[in-house]
Amino acid sequence: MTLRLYNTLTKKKEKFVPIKEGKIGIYVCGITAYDVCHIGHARSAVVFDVIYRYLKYRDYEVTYVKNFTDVDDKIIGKANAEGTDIYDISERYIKEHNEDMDRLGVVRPTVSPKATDNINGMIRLIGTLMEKGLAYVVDGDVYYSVEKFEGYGKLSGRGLDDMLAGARIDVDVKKKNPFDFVLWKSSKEGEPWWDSPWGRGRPGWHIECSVMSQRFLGDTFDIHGGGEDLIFPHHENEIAQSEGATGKPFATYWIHNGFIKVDSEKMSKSLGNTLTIKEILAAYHPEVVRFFILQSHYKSYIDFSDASIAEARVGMERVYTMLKNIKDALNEGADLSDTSEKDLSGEDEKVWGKVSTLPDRFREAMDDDFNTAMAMGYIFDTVRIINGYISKNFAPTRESLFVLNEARERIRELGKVLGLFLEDPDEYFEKDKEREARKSDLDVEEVERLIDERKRARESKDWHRADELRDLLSAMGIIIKDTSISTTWKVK
RNA sequence: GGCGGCAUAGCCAAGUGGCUAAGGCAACGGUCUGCAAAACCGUUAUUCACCGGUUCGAGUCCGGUUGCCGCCUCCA
Repeated sequence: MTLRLYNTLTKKKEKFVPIKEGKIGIYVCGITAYDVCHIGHARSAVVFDVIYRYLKYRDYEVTYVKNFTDVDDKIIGKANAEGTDIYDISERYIKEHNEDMDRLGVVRPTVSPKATDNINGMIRLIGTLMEKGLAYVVDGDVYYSVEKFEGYGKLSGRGLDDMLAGARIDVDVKKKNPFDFVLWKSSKEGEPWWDSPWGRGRPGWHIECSVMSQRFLGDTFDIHGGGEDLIFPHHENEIAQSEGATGKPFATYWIHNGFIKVDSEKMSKSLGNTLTIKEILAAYHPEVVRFFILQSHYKSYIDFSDASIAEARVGMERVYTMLKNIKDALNEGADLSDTSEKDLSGEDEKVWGKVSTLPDRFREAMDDDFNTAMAMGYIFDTVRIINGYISKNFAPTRESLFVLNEARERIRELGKVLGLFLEDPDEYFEKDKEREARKSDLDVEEVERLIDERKRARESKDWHRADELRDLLSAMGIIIKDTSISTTWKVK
C-alpha cells in the first residue's frame, strides 16, 4: 500500500515518495507568540500531530520541526505597551502554547526552534540572496525582488501580472515591485535590533522559516505544512528565498489545513469571536476536541458551534461505552495467554474477522490523504459489532474474552495514532460528569441524595415515587441508568 | 478585478468511473427493562444544487448556470 497525499504545489493527490527511503523531514509553521492560542491553532496542531503520528506508525523515521516566531511587530507592540522586552512576551505565550498543546495530547515536535536563535543564519541567507542579485537595499531595509525569481507564484497559482491587476495593496515607494517583501528591516527607536551588514535591524517575517527548515532538514525536504492562509504570501515567499538561494527544490509536498469557523463566521480578532483553547478545554474533554477536528477531512473548513462540539461529545461517549462494556466483561481477571485466534469458531470467529481487519482498513483510509473521517467510520463499525456481540447471548468464555481483549487492543493501537480513546472508560465518564456538572452549576450532593431516595423507593417497589424522582432529575438535566447492582448518572 | 474551493438525507460528514451512496447526531418502530437509560435490530437520500456533454456505465470526468465561502492585508 502506498501513501498518497494532496500536494498544494501540484494541486493533485500524489503518491508519497520520500527523498531518503524510510526517512521524512517535515516543517510546519508554528505560532507567533503574542497571544493565547485559539481553536484554529488547535486544529492545525492536531492535524499535523496526527500526520506525524501516522507517519511514525507507518515506520518512517520522522523529523518534525515546528517553529516559534518570537520577534514581530505585534510582539514588539505588546512588549512596549507592557514596558517589557519581547522575550518576556514571547516566553509567556510559548509557555501557554505548550500547556495548551500538552493538554490536547499533541506530541511535541522533534525540534521547536525560535526565530531569535537563528538571526545569524538569516543574515547569512540574506547575504546569499544579495550576492545572487535577488535582493536589494533601500535605506537599511533589504527587499526580495520577486521579479528576479522565476516561478514566483507557483504555489499559490497566481502570476505577478494577475495579482497586480486588481491588487489591494499599499504602494510602498521603496519597493521596486509592490510584491517585493522585506527580508531585513532597519530598526526604529524602541525596537529590538541585531547588527547586520545593512545596519542595525531585525528580520522580516518569512526569512526565519527558510533558515530554520534548512538548518534542521536540509536544503530540500519532504513535507511543508501550515494553515491554508499561509499559502500566500508566506509560503510563496519561503520558496522564493530558499530556492533562490540554493538553486534546489525546497519542499516536495505542501500540506495545508483548512480553517475553523465559529457559528458559520470566520474567526478573527476583529469580529471578536475568537475562541481560545483554554475556554474549550474548560467545557470539553481534550479528546472530544480532537474527535471534533478529526471527524472532517483536514482540508475542509469546519464549523464550530455549541451544537457541533456537543454532538462530538455524544459520539465520543459511544466509543467509551463500548470500552466500558469490554472492561466490565473482561473484569480484568481473565488469563488469555494460552488462547489464540486458532481456537475460535462460530460467532467468535466471525467477530474476530471484523476486528482483526480493522487496522488494515484504518491504514487504507489514512493512506488516502490522511482520511481520518473514513478511518473513524471504520472504528464506529467495529464499535457496533462489538456492542452487538456483547449484548446478545454473550457468554464469557475464554474465546469470547480473547476476542474482546483483541478488539480493545486494536482500538487502542489506532487510538494512539489519532490521540483518541486512550483514557480508562470509568475515568472518562467520571471526568465528563464533573465537567458537565460544573458547566450547568449542578449541586452534585443534591443529585446523589435524590438518587439515593429513588433507590429506596425502588427497593420498596414504589415505582410511582421512583419515576417521579427520575422526572425531577431529568428536569435537572440528569440521565440515570439502573444496572443490576447500582444506579449511575450523567449529565445530558 | 485576479486566483482558488465548496454544493451528498432533518443536521454533520466520507465517497473522485462500475457490487445494495461509509460513519456520527437526531427522529420513529422493535428487542431488553417494573418503567427508563445504554446497547442491539429495523426504518429515514431510486439519489448526490441545476442544465447539457463524454462513456457500455458518472455523485465521481468535461462545459455552462445558480448559490455559498476563502485568499489576494497580520492571521492556523
